[in-house]
Amino acid sequence: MSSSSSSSKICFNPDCKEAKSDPSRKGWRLRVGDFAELCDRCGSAYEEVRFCETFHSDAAGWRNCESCGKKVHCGCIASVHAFILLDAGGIECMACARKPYIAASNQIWPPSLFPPPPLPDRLKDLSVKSRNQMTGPSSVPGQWWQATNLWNTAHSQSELRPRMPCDVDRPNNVDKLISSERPSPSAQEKKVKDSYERIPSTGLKLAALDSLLNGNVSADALTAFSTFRKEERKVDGLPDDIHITVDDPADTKKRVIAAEPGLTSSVAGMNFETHSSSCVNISLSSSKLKDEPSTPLFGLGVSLSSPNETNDPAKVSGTLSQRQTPPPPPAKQFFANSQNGGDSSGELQTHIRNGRPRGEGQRRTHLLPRYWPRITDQELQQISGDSNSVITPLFEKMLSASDAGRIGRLVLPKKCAEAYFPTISQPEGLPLKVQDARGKDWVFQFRFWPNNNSRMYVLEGVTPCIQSMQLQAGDTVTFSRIDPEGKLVMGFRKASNVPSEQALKTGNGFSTSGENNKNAKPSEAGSAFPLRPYKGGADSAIHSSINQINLTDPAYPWSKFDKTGYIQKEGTGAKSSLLPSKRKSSTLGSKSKRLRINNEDSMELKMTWEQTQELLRPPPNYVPTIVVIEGHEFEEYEEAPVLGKPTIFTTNPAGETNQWAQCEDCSKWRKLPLDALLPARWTCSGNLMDPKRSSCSAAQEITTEQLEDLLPPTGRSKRSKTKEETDAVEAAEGLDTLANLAILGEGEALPPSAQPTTKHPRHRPGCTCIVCIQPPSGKGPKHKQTCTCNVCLTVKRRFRTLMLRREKRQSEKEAERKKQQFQSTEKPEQEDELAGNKSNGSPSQKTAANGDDEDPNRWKSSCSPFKGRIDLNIQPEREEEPSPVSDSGGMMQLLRDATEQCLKQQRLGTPVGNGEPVINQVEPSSGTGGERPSVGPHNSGHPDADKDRPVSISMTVSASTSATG
DNA sequence: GCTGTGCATGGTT
DNA sequence: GAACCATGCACAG
Repeated sequence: MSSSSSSSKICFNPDCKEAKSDPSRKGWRLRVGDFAELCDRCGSAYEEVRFCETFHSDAAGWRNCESCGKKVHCGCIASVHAFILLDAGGIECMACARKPYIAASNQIWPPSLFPPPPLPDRLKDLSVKSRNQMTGPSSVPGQWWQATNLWNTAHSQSELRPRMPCDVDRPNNVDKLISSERPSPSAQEKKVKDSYERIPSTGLKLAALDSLLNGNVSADALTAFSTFRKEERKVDGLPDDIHITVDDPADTKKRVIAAEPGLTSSVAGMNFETHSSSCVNISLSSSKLKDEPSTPLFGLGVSLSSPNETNDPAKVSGTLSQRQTPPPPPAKQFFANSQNGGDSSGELQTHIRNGRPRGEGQRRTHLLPRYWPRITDQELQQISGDSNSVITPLFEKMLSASDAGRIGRLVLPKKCAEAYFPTISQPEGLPLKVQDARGKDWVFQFRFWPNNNSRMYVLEGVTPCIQSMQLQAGDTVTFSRIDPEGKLVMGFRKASNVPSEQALKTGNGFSTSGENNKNAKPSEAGSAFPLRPYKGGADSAIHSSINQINLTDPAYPWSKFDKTGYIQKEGTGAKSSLLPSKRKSSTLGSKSKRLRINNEDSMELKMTWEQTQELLRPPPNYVPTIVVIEGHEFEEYEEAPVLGKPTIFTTNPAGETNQWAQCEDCSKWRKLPLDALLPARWTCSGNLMDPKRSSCSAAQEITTEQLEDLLPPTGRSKRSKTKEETDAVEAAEGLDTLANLAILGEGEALPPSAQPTTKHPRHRPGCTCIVCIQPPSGKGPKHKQTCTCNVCLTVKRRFRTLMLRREKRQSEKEAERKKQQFQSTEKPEQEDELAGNKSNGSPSQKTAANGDDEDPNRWKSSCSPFKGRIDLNIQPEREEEPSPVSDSGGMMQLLRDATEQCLKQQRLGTPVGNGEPVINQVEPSSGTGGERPSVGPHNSGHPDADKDRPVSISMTVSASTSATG
């Protein structure tokens, strides 16, 4: 055996310039088969297992022996014999390894996580056996166990060469692997499966595996393993530094498998193609010969799956060397290999590796590709920090809205849960300690509930963690296991941080995107590298959503936005009960509170987008950032906007525009600067602009009649007659409703409870919210502002028609009102009495009044800005019937809200002005003063920009106002 | 009225 | 067509 180092007189250790001894001292085995020839000093250091300590103590890859704590270098070829990798992760120095085996070392899940599951006897036996074999006195360089050692070590040898995998799995995994038990494979999985079945040496493969299953290290198995390892390296262009010698492949008893570098494997008659061998990726682990599909060559280290195929918590931790050089993550590796390999074998390998990179990989094969961990080096580094911890990526999941929502339940992919999380037999599950990327421990409840004939696994209580990581829907959480602690680690990847292709290339030298696309369906690829469905982070997400959310839709009441900016679509309780559900319609029946309430028109928050925007106030002291989304400008605030006090804008004959706000206490109207943005509650004391009128005792600047006259026509409202009519008209408010109308047909009144869409049960046809407009799986066009489809055209046309009609009606009413005002000389008391008589004398009106307001007469008598005979004659209830001359929701809303305001004032005993009628201001629905999502069109909060549109103080709270007013 | 829980539904894969 | 899973929703507290 010629030694490559023998030709030199110098010690083979590059850090040593000494002349090698004579005879030279043999060190580690070289890849060419020789041994490194060292000088006395280096040779001595090597023999004393202090070579690494002596020559590269500063190098990376040092680990502590799990047994004695001794530092052991795991990162160079000189140290490959100095330690063994433990099943449960971590390493053990040879001194400890030679000690009697302690089965407990196989424990994967530390007590801190779960009770240590019992190791199957068979596995224990095998483990002990294999360990004993390994640690036998005959351990010398060249022992078969060192194959594992070396390979495992190779994982840590990133500075020397690409990490070598060591795929270990349980024998019964082999059963599953070979059997047809494999579940319906994905596209990739199918390839793998097909490839398995193409294995030419199936017989040998099976024999080898069978031998392994029987606990014997058969020649076949080892040969297959040997060959595979060799072939694998070749394919992957790796140094041929692992060789396994099988003296006689036919002799199952006499082979010597040597992981010694330089011992060339010679396997006669065994022509394993790499792809074929992939599935026979048998490695000799410290616990047992395991079969396992190949680990990515650049990938993860040893791991042992549980004897329980599906969800045995005894799954043994794999190891992944901490990467000194940016190694590709499994997924990258997967794709990288596919790219590099260029052939089916390479692709197969990568599939396998990605699918079953480790012990977990066997089960991972069953995972959808979208759950395959695509953890990047940075993420690994983020998780592992500076420690020597070994990270084993398990799976990842893109957070859904539900996951990221306030419910705090993270739905776990079933197979992932069963594969990587402990077995739970009770729905209550187990508390699961998970460490986040910052090292903070969280305890989640890992549980399930029955779902059909299956289970649905969830992690409960994740909200704090998710919020702490500032994750939202579209972001991805990754689950990894950190060894040797065996901790579960939850990393994350912000959707906005999806690494670019270039970045990925930079990170591992390979591009993932291409293969990602190649191997994953579009949706899967999208899942793997999701684009946040909302542009520009949380705030802009809200912006975008708001822009498209139809705020007439109660599915997005204000309360759906929590302080963190999440869209809380998971409406529960009363709010969520506001709408019928088509989904549940078949089962709800009379039980459906949601349906019943809706049908009774009891409460529904209906606001148009513009109306809502009127109420939005930028958060104080924040300068917005203007973003343009689909042609719309939005103000982005880092803080959520607040719901401000509605105001009205008037234009006097001179063309001067003023803003008016009503004091919460005295209900007097005060003139404000045009750009004044008021908080939800505003009183005269806040009238800083006009100190004379900064007190409720100060008189109103102008009479309410005058103010009324200054109002634009659309700024006036009327009362609805009945709730049904009200809703019918109010339903016509807004583009959303118009869209509904357009869909339903011209002239067809939208029922108060339009049929929800099947796509989004709480939304209705025409709903333009981000959910409803999003076609499934990214298919289909979206309706843009410039869309000219029939629906959009109809919507626009009807909107124009409605507005014209409204203005016309308003003009007519305006004339009538002025006429009536001119004739009005009666006192409020008389009006009240008359109004009561009138009302009493008109059953229909009485009914209407009672139905819509608890006491409309009071409104008429004391609150109406149109006093005297106005109330008696104009019969606003009638006018609000959806007739050609009636007004629609906005007007009605003004009156309704005015009613509420008046009643409020009456309850408080507050005189209404100085006997002057007032225009009552809308009171935002109760509890609306809190934070609001930071959303708003560019013109929101800028009155000037809205002068030409209706005074949107008509926040429509149809039935709630009626019910409570 | 709100929140949490458990389950059901139905769209997607 | 089956399984998965996102999310709706009833109900209890």
